[in-house]
Amino acid sequence: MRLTRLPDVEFNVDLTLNCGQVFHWDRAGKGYLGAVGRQPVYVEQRGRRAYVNAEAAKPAKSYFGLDHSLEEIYLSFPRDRAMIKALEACRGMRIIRQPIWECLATFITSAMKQVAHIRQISHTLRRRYGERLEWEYEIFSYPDPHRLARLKEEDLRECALGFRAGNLLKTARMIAEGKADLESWRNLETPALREKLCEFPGVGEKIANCVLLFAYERLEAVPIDVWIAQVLRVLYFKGDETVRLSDLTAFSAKYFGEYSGYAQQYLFHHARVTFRRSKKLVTLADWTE
DNA sequence: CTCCAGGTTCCGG
DNA sequence: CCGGAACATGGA
Repeated sequence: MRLTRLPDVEFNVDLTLNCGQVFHWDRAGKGYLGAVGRQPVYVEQRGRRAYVNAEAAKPAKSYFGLDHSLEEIYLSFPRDRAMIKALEACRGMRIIRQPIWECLATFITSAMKQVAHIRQISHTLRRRYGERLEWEYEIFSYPDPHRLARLKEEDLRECALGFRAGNLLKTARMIAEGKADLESWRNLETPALREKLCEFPGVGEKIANCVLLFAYERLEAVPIDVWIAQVLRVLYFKGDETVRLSDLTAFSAKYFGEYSGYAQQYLFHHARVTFRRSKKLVTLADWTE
């Protein structure tokens, strides 16, 4: 396979593909195999630089968000002790631009699931209902809405989706029937776009924010899940469990600023790798010692 | 065996 | 508006 070097910008492939924003990349040799839309991709890090198969260079550059200025983003981060630690640990991690449907569908299947399960569901859906892409390796595209819309709920239940099956199916049908058009929403203001996304069954604030951040490139969107809620309460609210989600949302927007989504993702991933075992160990001291 | 996972929705107070 | 419970499944 002929590899091409990606632009000379700060980029950590491992962090970017393993921080819980995307779930279909598999380790292969020294790199990862996956797809950007219907383009099969192999990506590998060698020292500071990253390489991809030549055909994928253009889509990969956009997908991996290599045009985001990490210098500017890092300068916007608050300078508290925890944020500095998270930045040190996650330098080079990029928020990627995922195909919208893929991102929306994947996060609908993510509700109350562990990352390993989300990966498993993504692979099963691709293999059963996606298309085998032309390549020397076996890579499948994510099934498009029209394909899923033709299925029955029980077909999706067989893919271990549980109660999420109905939500994914109804969402796929809304799109297939033209009642919703993800692409045409690209130029909406973020609040209006968030409202649109929340009209899909199984999509609330958190999942809508994931799609805003990971697909619509709204870098200020903050998905608040159980982890980041705990982290924010411990770091900035003295561990007060009674602080509500709406308070955390308001705080994040003000405190983290223009690139809140980036800041949140760095804190999220750092917390997960540091406190994998028990969230209860997340105390202010754990972060600042 | 029990517990819980990158939540959402519906229900009663 | 708010807290609680149901919703499926599988790995720890």
